[in-house]
Amino acid sequence: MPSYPLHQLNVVRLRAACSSCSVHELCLPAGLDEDGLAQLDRIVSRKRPLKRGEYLYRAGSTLQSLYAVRTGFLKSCVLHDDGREQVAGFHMTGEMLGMDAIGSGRHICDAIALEDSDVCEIPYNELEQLSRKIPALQHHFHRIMSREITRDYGVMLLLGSMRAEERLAAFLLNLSQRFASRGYSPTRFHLRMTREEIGSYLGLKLETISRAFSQFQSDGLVTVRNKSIEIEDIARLRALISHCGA
Amino acid sequence: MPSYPLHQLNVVRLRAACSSCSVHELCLPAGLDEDGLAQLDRIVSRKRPLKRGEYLYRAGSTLQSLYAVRTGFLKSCVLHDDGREQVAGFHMTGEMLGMDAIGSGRHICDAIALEDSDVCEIPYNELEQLSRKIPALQHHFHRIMSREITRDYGVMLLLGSMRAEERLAAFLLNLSQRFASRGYSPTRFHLRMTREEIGSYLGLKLETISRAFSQFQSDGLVTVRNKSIEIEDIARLRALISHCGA
DNA sequence: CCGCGGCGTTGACCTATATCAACAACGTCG
DNA sequence: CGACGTTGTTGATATAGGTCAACGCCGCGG
Repeated sequence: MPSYPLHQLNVVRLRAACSSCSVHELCLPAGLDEDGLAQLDRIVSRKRPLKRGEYLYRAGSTLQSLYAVRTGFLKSCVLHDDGREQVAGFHMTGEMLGMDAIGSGRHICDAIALEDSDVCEIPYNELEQLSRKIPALQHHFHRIMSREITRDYGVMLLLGSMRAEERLAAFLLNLSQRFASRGYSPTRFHLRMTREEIGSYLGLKLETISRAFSQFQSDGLVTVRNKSIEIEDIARLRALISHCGA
Repeated sequence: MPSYPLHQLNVVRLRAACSSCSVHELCLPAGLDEDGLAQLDRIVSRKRPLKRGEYLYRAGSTLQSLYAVRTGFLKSCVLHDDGREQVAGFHMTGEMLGMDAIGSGRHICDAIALEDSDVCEIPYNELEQLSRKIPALQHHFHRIMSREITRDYGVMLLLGSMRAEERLAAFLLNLSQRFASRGYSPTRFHLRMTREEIGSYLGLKLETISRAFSQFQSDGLVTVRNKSIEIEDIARLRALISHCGA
């Protein structure tokens, strides 16, 4: 690799990590010109890589930065007073974390690496400053926050009105689509999370997840072997979701 | 009332509507100085009052503006492909709606008045422009979006891991707190929505809501008479939520 | 005044999912 | 290599909440 100064290196890597940003529009740099990229790059830094199981931040800690996943896979966990906890989301390459903390200045959930991961760190104050100077950045940041809201609405719908198999189907299709938009196979992928974590996210118990997987397998919808998933009939998987309620 | 020019009138009314903004920090003008207020006021307009049942916007319509409730009560409904719909939130005085539409440029839910309501309209493009000039406005707007995200996480936790009575208790306590922060009684209030709408929001059927209310009543937690609620034992209502899971 | 439609309550019954329990597969570490 | 802890599967049973149905209340329009 040619010897760029560090900040340019960051941009190059960001772009690599977000190579399909123009498609899924999750990463901040999307739509910035050269100059904007350089300015953003000046405030972005790379964080020490996280080992599987390590925390990126904890509920209650003060907001310093937002984070973008460069490589790896993370989860966010909301904690309830009485000790219950629930997975609120899974985060893959190019996705941003930490926006829940802007409202109160403190993170309201834990962010934990599900595999060795690499994230970039964007100091929040500097992002606000910079986005005042670069309308495209400002707009894109708003879009990212808004998309988090629409995603949440989708999860609420799922939790509030879908049955177990529909939820799991929706979950698999969502992963499939996110992998696809990053250039990976939409039909064969590896789950980074346990059945329990899937269950927590979907408002179900791990046994229910396990049974639903078995059911899908015997229906010929997917092939499941531990954490590797192969979607065999994506159309029927989709049909599972839409038909059921009506 | 003295004869202000219209835009000043708007600000005066906004402030009145948001008189406790410094507490609940939902309304946009919070924290702005005189000059900022005047500038914000220039882009804010008053929308024709909505009759009960009227739409503020519909899913699929393009984003023009965000809205702040001046008086009244609204709900947001997410729509699922197959016709299922779910209430995603209730909005009262001082709260903002429409931020779900920023990501895609289109609203993803219907917003419907549950009683005659009055909203102000904030053209989104102008808000972006203005918030580049007024850091306090920018920051506050980010906080508002972030708070929507944290609210959603709370609902996800509720839908994913609470039992019926816990959900209803959490709902009542949430309403109580929101009324209180607006200067109304935290213990006596009027529900603007039907049992079915509460159920939809909480991922339960209307019969379950009805039964839970009856149960609360016979336990001496609340007095329910149609849509008027009186909370008799707020401490036990709170205890209901935290103890159950552990 | 009466009848009708929307809303709410209550009961009886049903079912999806939780719970409990046993065991199998896998990875890790001695 | 073997033992152990973690994760996943499967079965039997329990239960919270859904479904269906009847009925009461209330406001509205004729």
